[in-house]
Amino acid sequence: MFEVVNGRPSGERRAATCALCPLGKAAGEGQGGRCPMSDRPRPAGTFLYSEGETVDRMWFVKQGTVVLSREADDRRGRGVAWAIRGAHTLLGAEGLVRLTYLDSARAVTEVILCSASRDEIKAWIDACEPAARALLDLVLLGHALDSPRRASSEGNAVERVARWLLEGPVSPGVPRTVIAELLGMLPETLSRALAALAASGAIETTRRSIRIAGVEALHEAAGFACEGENHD
Amino acid sequence: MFEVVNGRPSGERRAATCALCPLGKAAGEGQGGRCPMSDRPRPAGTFLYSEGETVDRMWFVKQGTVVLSREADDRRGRGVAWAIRGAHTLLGAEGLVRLTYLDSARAVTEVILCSASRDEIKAWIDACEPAARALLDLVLLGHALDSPRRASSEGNAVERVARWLLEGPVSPGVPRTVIAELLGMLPETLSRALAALAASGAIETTRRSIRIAGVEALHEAAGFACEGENHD
DNA sequence: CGTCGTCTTGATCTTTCTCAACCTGTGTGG
DNA sequence: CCACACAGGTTGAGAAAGATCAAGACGACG
Repeated sequence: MFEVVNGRPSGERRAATCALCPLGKAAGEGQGGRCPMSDRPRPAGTFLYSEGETVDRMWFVKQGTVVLSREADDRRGRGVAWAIRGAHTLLGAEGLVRLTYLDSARAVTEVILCSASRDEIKAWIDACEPAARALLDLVLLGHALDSPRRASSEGNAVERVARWLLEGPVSPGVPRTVIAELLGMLPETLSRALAALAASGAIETTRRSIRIAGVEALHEAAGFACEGENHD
Repeated sequence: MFEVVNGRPSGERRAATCALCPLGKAAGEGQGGRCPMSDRPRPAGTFLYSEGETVDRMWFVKQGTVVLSREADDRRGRGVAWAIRGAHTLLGAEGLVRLTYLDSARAVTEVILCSASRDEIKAWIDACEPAARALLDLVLLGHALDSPRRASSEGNAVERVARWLLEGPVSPGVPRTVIAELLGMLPETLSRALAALAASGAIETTRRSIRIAGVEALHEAAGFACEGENHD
């Protein structure tokens, strides 16, 4: 009935003009204005940018699909895809509130992209009312703090909990049930994982608090730095 | 070493003024301007808004923690928490590009919130350059399309795949490996789940395409509408 | 036409979900 | 001030699900 996934891009309209892009239109393209972005086709598999790199450009996807992946700590390179961006979406917007990219972006189909330098885009924003700027910052920061829910295919419960604890401090007073949901596991499983971490000396827990007792041990429990430790 | 989770909010500075809030500052609070938001303390457990409701207000979290949950289709009520918002974050920003809330927001600790009507906030944005407005729209729309990665505690692989397929069409040409990552499972598991769905007549698959053959069957496989079907 | 990457299928084993009982701190009312 | 009930958290034993390892099939591409 409905074509949902795959198939081929219907109608190879490569001539996607700037007038089709909201940013191009907004910049007044076709009416004397000029969009600072420029088209670029890319083959599937292209890495647009990598997590942690300094933001220099931002992209607008005109055609194709890009996936975002993030790897909390070490083993840079291939993280696990956690978000997908299709046509008519913007990539790298975190550059407006941060210096470095939060995710790695990889084209998974052939794509047509526009890109513009961070500074050019930022100039648009800086010309705005302070209130609007503050609002945009808040929106971006809110999403920047999001971390992808880890799935069971990314290590066992103990590893996932350890990684989550290493990601940074979390607001006090949040019930265990909620933490378990955020980690994609049941409260029982979280409880067992915390017990295991406590037994290994990585953390100290009471019924309502979690305290990191040994960053070393926690790193080890997370599976970081100890898998490829053959050079030493 | 580090206090990470729980404990009690240190120093009960309830008198969080508008000057501390970026939006308050930006609105010129304390310098003759007036922030359209107003403080409100709320107990833990308060529902701020529910998925699908018309957006009338937006919130700024001054203190405490709020979780966002989303339930793809039916069984409204309590979805599963998938994102967390702490102090100094904005809630309900999707109202700038949509009519309804995308998530349900629930306070999980005592919170102090500012809220302002959507129209007031929107007025700030509308006063902006078209380019900046377009940019904000793109950012918000990009995140609005995100759907939380489902965890194994939210149904088995077949259910999760079925729900994901029902969430809407996905860009063509995306490899199975990527889809599996987005769904938080291994390619093997995805393959088996798709085979099961195909066997039940819900979908038709080739090696590179997925086609919904029966929305009814797919709904059933997703576990919707068939669990509570005791009234008939 | 042969090679390669991607996807599928199969058998086994670990993990975690499930269901259940129990513990513990909190708040309530006598 | 103590007994009680309650919600949230912990622990335990069993079953189901998915991860793992390995081999084979299909389609794309040179």
